[in-house]
Amino acid sequence: MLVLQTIRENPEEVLNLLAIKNFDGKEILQTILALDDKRKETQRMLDDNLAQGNLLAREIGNLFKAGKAAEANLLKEKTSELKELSKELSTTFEMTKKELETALLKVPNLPHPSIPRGKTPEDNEIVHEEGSIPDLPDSAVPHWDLAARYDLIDFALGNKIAGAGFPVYKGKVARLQRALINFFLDRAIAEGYLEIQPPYLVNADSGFGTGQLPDKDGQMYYAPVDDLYLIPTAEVPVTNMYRDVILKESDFPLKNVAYSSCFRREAGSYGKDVRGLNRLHQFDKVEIVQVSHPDSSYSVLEEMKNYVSGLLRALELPFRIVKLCGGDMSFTSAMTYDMEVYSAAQKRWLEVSSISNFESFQANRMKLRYKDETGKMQLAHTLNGSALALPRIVAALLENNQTHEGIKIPEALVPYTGFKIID
RNA sequence: GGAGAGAUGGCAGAGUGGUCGAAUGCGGCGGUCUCGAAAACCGUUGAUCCCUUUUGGGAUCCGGGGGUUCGAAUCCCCCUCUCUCCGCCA
Repeated sequence: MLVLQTIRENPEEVLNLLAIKNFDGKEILQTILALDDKRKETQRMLDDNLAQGNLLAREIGNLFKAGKAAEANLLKEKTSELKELSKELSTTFEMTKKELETALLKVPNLPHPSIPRGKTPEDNEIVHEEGSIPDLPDSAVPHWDLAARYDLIDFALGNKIAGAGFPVYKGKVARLQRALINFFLDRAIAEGYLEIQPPYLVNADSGFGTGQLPDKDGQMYYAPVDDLYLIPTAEVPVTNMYRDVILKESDFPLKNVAYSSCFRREAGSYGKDVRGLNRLHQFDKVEIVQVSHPDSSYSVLEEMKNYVSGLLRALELPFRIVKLCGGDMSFTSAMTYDMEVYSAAQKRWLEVSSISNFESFQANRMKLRYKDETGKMQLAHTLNGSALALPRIVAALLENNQTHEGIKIPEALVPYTGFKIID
């Protein structure tokens, strides 16, 4: 949620930045400012009214104490119309506030001024490319064929037990995934992240805090009996640890890492995007989350980007870093880098990580603040990134490392898997 | 799941209808003292919003929501959470 003051102070600049995200904010910004004016005016009247009421109540109290019941009862009559007016005003006030918030929630986060303009992934900016794309023999096959050949992943079985998008992993690929999780966690811990094991179900307040609600509630699995949502990413519970928290400047930077399963309904996905491991309803991910001082959030973003690059390097996967254009960025992000790994048999880049700076957009929703040196309250900045999501990493490892003898495990992982080859 | 008790400021803890945003203690911050620190003493110590150029004034907040009342932390109803006992259980 944008800070209202920003809109009020620089409406033109806000409009221009929103245009980078292809969002025409002209109408809604006007609505927001008008609603805010109305809110203020209503509050002024309401406050005056309540103040009068308080004054009267005090007088009546004093009169009763002094034993002047008759006079007190006379004053009582005066309060009734005051009360009625207050009730009316407070109804208007609450309604206006709600309307204002609803409108404010419809406005996406402002992109950083450096964000490239554009509408589709083609307009994204490739900022880095690294590693050599393996030259596979003609006999090379995509991971779903490898999974069948070595009896690693059973999609049909998952379909029977749960449904499409819930594969069953078996044997060495199950161990490979467990190895990856531990590898990712150990690396993050060595980098100064605090490991967190969060709840997998969250309440509506948490979904709201990170921006899944109210806009994207159709993307989360929902347990209506208990009014809880299955997390689409550990970002939700971990970031929400800091909801309604007031930090000290010395608390920065807060660095958390969490492994979790992730649950996504992925309504509306289809085609080659959902083949094999490319898009699942349930998958595992290690997520890094940082809460930072506003002055350093962009250097933190770079640091996180470099950290994830190091993971891919260690896994010997060819990757590239893409800075998302305005049109491809999420509602809540101010800047996002996608990390993409080349999947040699599918001959395409697979997004394995998305690293974003949300600036104060989430913090404003969550009331995540800190006191600066002068004692003033300021909104903190939040960032997060996958480090990393497993399925596509597994897909790329299987595909890129296939040989006639079997699938080779990268050296860095061998201490974790306990084996060097899947055959 | 059943029965009972409770939820107050950073923490502990008083307050059971009338200047109570809230005693007191601890903690935090500032000062005196000290070469410095500790101790002691003095002062200070929440958030949000509105009006005001500053100073200042006002409203709201005692788990959350609703109600009674001229007036609610205090009374009533609903919900959530915590604790104790019973039941069930990895």
